[in-house]
Amino acid sequence: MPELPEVETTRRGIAPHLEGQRVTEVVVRQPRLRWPIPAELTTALAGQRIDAVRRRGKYLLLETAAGTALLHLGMSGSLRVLQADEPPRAHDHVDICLADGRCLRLRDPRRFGALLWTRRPAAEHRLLRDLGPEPLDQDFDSDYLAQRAHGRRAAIKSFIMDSRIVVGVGNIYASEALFLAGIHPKTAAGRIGRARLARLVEAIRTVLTQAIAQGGTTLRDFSDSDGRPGYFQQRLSVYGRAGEPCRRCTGTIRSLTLGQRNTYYCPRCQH
DNA sequence: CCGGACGCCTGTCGGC
DNA sequence: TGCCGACAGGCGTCCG
Repeated sequence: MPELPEVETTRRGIAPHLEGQRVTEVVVRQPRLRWPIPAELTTALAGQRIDAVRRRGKYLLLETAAGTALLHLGMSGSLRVLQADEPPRAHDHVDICLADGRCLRLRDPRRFGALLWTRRPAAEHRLLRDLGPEPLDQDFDSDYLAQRAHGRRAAIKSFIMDSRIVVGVGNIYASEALFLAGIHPKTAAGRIGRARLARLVEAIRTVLTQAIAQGGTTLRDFSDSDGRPGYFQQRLSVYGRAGEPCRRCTGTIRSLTLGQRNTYYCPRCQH
């Protein structure tokens, strides 16, 4: 479900409620997520003050003096801050309870998400260590992308969805960014010229920035930490629009499968 | 090293 | 109405 804009929307929603708060206890109803929630997290996090809520790619980091909780929402995860005595519903797997009587509640029906603990700097964790640059940071530029794309035969869409190349671009925003850049999703990454890669960098930045401003995209079940949907789905140019008219030309949006994922594009606007 | 396929889960939707 | 397969916003791992 959540790509960078949805994770960032979630982070902005929960951070003001968590930062500076002390954790009283961690209630784990279902430890079997993508990996088991480590027992150490439950004991280590209790009593700690949450100093900061940060994001790295699609990971949320709850930082404390003792260590960092790494939280990933997978395909169907969501977080809410509510009163701790609110009865949990189906798939509400974890409560991180706070001293003010509220809790951060993780819901994740498909359980592709993760909640892990590290005492070391989070950037050194094996899941974060090899991640590429943040797409909205300055070091993600056409020089960088050209260097990484050199000689690569993979389709550009799969390439920009590879978190070692750049983080946070999932299936929706990859299609959207390629439409904005006018690049066909199957084009070999290494065969795209410098000017077009520069366009792609800007397109990724634009799409993600606008999606964050709209509170993310709600296709089925994404909601922010207050339970509200995002609104970027109204602005989607191609994703999920196969058979519908292109908004830029007179053509029709088509779909194809790339790397087992549905991909949407306009055959007239993208080459 | 690279590219592609698999599988982890549950809910929902469309077709018969 | 009910059943059944296809599909869904991610990603680590394995294989050739």
